[in-house]
Amino acid sequence: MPDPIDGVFAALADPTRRAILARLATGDATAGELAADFPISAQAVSKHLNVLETAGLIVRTREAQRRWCRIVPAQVRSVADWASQYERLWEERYDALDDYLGRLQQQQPKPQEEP
Amino acid sequence: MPDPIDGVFAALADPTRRAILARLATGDATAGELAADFPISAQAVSKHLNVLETAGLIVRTREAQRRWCRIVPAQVRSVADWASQYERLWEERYDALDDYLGRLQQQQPKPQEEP
DNA sequence: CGTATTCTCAACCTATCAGTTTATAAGCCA
DNA sequence: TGGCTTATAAACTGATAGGTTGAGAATACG
Repeated sequence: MPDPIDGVFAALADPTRRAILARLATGDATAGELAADFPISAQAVSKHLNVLETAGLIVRTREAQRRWCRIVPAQVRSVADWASQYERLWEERYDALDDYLGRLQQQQPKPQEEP
Repeated sequence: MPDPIDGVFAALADPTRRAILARLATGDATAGELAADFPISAQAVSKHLNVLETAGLIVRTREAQRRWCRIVPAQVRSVADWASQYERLWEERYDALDDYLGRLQQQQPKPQEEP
């Protein structure tokens, strides 16, 4: 039973799919409208839509020959929810610590102290 | 010039790598310590660490034979930042709208009205 | 009916990925 | 020095991803 977030992150790893999502955030669109925005074939876009739908990031409905695509806010939110697990890491004094460690990257192997 | 967020999402698509990150969120660890937590070879874990490092999600430093791994909060935060672009979608009345549309998924193809 | 429009399915190609096993590098210690 | 520990590199394998082309399904319209 694979974690559904696997598919969400995998879907978002492709820039075309993120662009499709960004477009859908401004309103529903048909597969054809979306395909027109990209320099790849309509079939390739259709496959991207399949990936997004399987990940739960969009839903598709039929209207005559057209397929309307709609973003699923709840699933986009699951990414924010995942990231929020780590929120404490970049809050408060962690900002400064992170900057410091970033600069010292390849030296000073001393492990970090626990908060 | 690929968007660096590509690599971040791709790295997070693997459950082993997310587990490694979760472990590192509790404190630094060596490659060996991390490898002990998973039912795959140490070499496979090392490759996962390469992916995480290339994505900028961790940094590695040397100490004698050991390699310490440390999470990079700023890069984890980039995921939260990406998701926050869509925050308005799941706020306020959008929650209710989303639920409604979810239930009606395969019918009523009428496109959504713009907010 | 026949045709045009819209979209997906199927087959194929190449590249990349996650894992393995084998071999090697780097540093401690006796 | 030689051996032990820790970790990576390299080469291989099977599976999956993203793209293509070609064909076909579904629906509107003349």
